Amino acid sequence: MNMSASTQLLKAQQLRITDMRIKVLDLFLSHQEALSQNDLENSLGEADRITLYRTLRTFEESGLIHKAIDGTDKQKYALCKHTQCKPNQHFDHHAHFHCDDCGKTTCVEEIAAPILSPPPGFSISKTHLVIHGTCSNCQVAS
Amino acid sequence: MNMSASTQLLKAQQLRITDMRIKVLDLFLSHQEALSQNDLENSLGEADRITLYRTLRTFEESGLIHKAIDGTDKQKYALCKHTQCKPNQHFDHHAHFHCDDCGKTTCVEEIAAPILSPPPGFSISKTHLVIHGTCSNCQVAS
DNA sequence: TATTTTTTGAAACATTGTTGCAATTAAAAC
DNA sequence: GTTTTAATTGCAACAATGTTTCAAAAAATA
Ligand SMILES: [Mn+2]
Ligand SMILES: [Mn+2]
Ligand SMILES: [Zn+2]
Ligand SMILES: [Zn+2]
Repeated sequence: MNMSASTQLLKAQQLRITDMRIKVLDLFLSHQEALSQNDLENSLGEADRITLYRTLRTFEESGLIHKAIDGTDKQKYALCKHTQCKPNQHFDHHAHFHCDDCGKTTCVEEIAAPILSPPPGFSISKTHLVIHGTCSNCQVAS
Repeated sequence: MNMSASTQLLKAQQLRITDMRIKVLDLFLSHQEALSQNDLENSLGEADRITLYRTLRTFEESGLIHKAIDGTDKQKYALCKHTQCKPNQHFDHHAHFHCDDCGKTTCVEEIAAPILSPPPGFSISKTHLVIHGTCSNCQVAS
């Protein structure tokens, strides 16, 4: 029995194998950039919006995907590349690049979010580094 | 004739002085933390939602306020403290702190967003530094 | 005060977030 | 392989937010 990559990932997180989860995970596996709920809906066709919403929440809680914060009003998600990511404990500390031109958001593994000393009285749980600009794709095209 | 601070700011940006604009600007002037559209609606009472939306857009374009990116799905705005901020050209490079506890987002002028060299083929227009954690207010309370 | 130009408010529509609940399905037990 | 159990789905329903259009109202200017 030939287990696909997505099935394996779901198994590893002890998540039930369902059509929606496989499809969504396949989409993440086959895309370089972070995907919004809308991106996914378009690719999925007639899938249920609410189920997709819950799938994303489940994946994020499981440590399969993480939010790619890019300063837009749309939530985007990308695959966690670190297998250490566990339920409600992510280890993705890389920057996210958002192209002002094409609107795509990508993980930049080479650039890490800075580690900061908190101002007095504050404590820091996580930092996000968001970069805006033009991606290499759009650079050529302009 | 006694011009209020908000009136002066509007004048300086060559914006028409209207009730909504004065009220909204007054709210920003009297609040330390970044405000969401919802925060403002609550404070304004019976104000028109659409007008508020457009007021915020106008203020941002004028350089009066800037988005306080905090990784939540809600857009928040804060007053630009740098008078250099011009229409569609902001000079706010500070970090934003988001408290996981109370949900408030504040500008951290003391911490600057890092200046990065772009990956090959990319160009950078702006970087945002988002810090999550617990604010001094919530720290004591816990 | 009259004229011009901008802003407002209402309607209308789209997108996204979120819960409750019954029907369906996956995994586990037999 | 069938039955049981437990999780997931799909739908209805609602809230919040984003966004445009257009006529009425208001602000700046003459
Ligand atoms: Mn990422
Ligand atoms: Mn700020
Ligand atoms: Zn691009
Ligand atoms: Zn707090």
